[in-house]
Amino acid sequence: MHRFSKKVSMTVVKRLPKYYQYLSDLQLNDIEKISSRELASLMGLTASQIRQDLNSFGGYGQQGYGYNVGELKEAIKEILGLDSEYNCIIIGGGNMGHAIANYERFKREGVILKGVFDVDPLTVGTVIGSVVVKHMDELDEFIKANEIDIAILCVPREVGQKVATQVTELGVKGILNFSPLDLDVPSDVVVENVNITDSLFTLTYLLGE
Amino acid sequence: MHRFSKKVSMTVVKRLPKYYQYLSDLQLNDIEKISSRELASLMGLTASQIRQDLNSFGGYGQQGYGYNVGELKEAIKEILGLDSEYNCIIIGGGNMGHAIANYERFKREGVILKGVFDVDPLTVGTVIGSVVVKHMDELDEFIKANEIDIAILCVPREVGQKVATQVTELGVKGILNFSPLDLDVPSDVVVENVNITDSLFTLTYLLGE
DNA sequence: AATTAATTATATCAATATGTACCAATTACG
DNA sequence: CGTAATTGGTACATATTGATATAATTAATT
Repeated sequence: MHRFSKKVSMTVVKRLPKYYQYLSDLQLNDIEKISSRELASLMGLTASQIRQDLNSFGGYGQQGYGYNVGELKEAIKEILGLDSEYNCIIIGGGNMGHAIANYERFKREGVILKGVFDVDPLTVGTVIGSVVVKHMDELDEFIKANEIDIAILCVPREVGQKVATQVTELGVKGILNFSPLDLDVPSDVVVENVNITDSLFTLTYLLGE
Repeated sequence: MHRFSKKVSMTVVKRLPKYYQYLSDLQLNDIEKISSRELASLMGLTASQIRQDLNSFGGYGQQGYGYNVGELKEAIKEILGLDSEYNCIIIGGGNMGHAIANYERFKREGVILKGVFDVDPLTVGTVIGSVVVKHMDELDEFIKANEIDIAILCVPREVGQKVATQVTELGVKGILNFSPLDLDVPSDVVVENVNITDSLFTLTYLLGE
């Protein structure tokens, strides 16, 4: 849980991963400190906005100095909850599920793939992302036994809601949803949608402007 | 190009694909008309907002009647530029590229997959989404010969910028970018980012709230 | 045909939310 | 010790959303 009380808007939250990415890169390049102005020019934001964003979580900067890259990165990492570990499962072992399972970055940041599930007999039993794909029939038992925090849904639209209901009833509290539909879940469950079709349509819109 | 002159904000544009999705669903269920209030309750928005959103493109509703589902859907389809066809290529034939290539929805909405490119000799020559994967060496020639509008980037971070520069120099005007980095492109090129890692981090943030 | 109820278009206003500019206070550093 | 740099907070500006009022239009009812 977070230690700060001030309510932070979703707009700011959505920028945090980007800060984290840029700060990680800076650290890899052995940059020790950075000013809001420099970071702004790097990220294409205004310095003012960066100071406001960061300051809504606490005073990580120092007047006359700027921000210490390492410290700020660690702070944001903690804000993003990446100082904890998460057990996750992927539901749907098609190409999308496959792609996600092989994202090295997930494991590196503490999101551990515990299982992959599918209904297709040809997929069940194969190895994806170092785990053996199990049949959906085993899902209930598995979630109960493994304290799964996050379910990554890579299933067709038709079954998305059904699967979402199933996993939330078993106690999963977070869903990363690649299925192109809006999920209806209990209020204590958080969903983050990755809607590729919507992104494509935004692109075709912009192409016509 | 659009026939309306009023400037529409990105916030509204990002909601258009969602309207399109819901209206398509309604049409499939043979619903002929819908009021802003009904649509609002369906989509989790306010009726006021829906009327304002739609009205920024023109008066598609009828007083005393509501909106005709079919007509409104077609109107939004046109606004999104989905009345034209687009030639696209996928760069990177890994699992992500594979997943996108098999999205039936893309073709159905007029985004035609013309080619898939990769550098891996094991991938080159295989068939993905009904096209034979070509080597990146053939990219320049292919883009010139096939009037490619959209490039879908599914390549590792390290080569993302290089590939983006390459395709924009060859005249590609739209990029759907799955590589986890911010691309630097000419101002007449539009980029839509799908950053899965960022989405995951937003989720872990929300889990800690 | 006239009346009534429902509903949107349009405009306007109020309330939030978000982004930017400014400046005092603080720090780094020569 | 003085100067330049930089943050953090405040105040201001802009953007977005939500609510409301009125006129116009449609559909249903009498």
